[in-house]
Amino acid sequence: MTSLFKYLKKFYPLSKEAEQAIGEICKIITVKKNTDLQPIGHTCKTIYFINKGVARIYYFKDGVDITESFAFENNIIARIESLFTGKPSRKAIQILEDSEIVAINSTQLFKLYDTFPEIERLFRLIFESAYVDTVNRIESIQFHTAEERYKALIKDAPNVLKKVPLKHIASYLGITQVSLSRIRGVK
Amino acid sequence: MTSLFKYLKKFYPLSKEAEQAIGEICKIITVKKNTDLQPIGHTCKTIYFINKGVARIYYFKDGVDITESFAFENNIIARIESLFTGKPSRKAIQILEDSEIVAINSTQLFKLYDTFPEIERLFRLIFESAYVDTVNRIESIQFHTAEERYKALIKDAPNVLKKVPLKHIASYLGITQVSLSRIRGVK
DNA sequence: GTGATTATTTATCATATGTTAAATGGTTTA
DNA sequence: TAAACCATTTAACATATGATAAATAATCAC
Repeated sequence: MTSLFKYLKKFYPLSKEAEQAIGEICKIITVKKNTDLQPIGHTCKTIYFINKGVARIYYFKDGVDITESFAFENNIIARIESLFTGKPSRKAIQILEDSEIVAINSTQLFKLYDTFPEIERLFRLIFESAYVDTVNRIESIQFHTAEERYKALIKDAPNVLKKVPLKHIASYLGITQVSLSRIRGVK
Repeated sequence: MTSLFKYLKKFYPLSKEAEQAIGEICKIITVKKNTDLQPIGHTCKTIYFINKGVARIYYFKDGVDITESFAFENNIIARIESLFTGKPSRKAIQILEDSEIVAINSTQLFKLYDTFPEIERLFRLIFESAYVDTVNRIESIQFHTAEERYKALIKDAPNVLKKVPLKHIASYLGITQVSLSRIRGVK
């Protein structure tokens, strides 16, 4: 679990007590490729940290599987539209290769916010940073061609190509698999 | 300033002391149509609440004016990519009609977080909610046609048509003014 | 109010991406 | 190893949106 705390420290340094309190609401799990961590339709009550492996958030749009986002090693993934609203999620988190995951119980985490303002601050900063990334992603979607977005993605996350099927990359980029194939075909 | 506090209360109820502390770092200003509240290139140190009027965040992409978002009465607007990173903003906030605005100094606000955990919580909840909206907007951009997005916008914010030039609506939707005109032309 | 500026529409042509279908290549399982 | 299944590519055609230019319409400044 040291890599989780190393990750958290980058956002805000915690006291020993706060760190221990977080440790107590975490579980390390190993997950096989292609399993869903939580089914679509259930309210999100867990924040996941990827120790080792890859995951994606996906949902179905008119029956088509759409990837909303990827998460790689040493990063957090959560269905925030459910986590922050308490509503059932239309999305699922899928593990894309055999992975080791830290599962943080969000109900217990949010309770810790009352006792440890420093923990509330830590996660505030984490999600503020994710929020900024999301705002920037809108700009990327709206004002770059699919080809530019594809090139930016493989520059930004070269591992994605090694670990993720192209069909998921296509839907993440907002295009069809056929379009992505065409883009890749052009030298 | 009562409408600001009414807005805040929807997210998290504050103690009298916290409310007063916030009141002390706010300024009410009246702003003429078409003025920029803060120039591009300066670090965002203010969160604005629209008492009366309309505003937009915009920036230049390859010399073209792009609207990132609108804000109407009883809502907050801030350049969060600068507010949360401390980096200079490439964006500006422009007032689109004569408006009355509450300006909240963010440096002082963030200092209040240390004294009033309830204020930190309040703004955490506000921005978490805005974060969720942004995630949903990505879905809207990626998987709906420009025409669908236009119709959704005028359904969602009918005032936008009365108060905002079409060219700003077009760039907000991610299309050219000419395309929007064509979409509107079709009965 | 008049002229100048700015916003919006209309038209034409170009292009990126979608849709469908079929061909090829790769992986899993019995 | 073969068979079945899944992923990726290729091809042909359709369509939404972009780019440019010109015509109206609306707004602003004097």
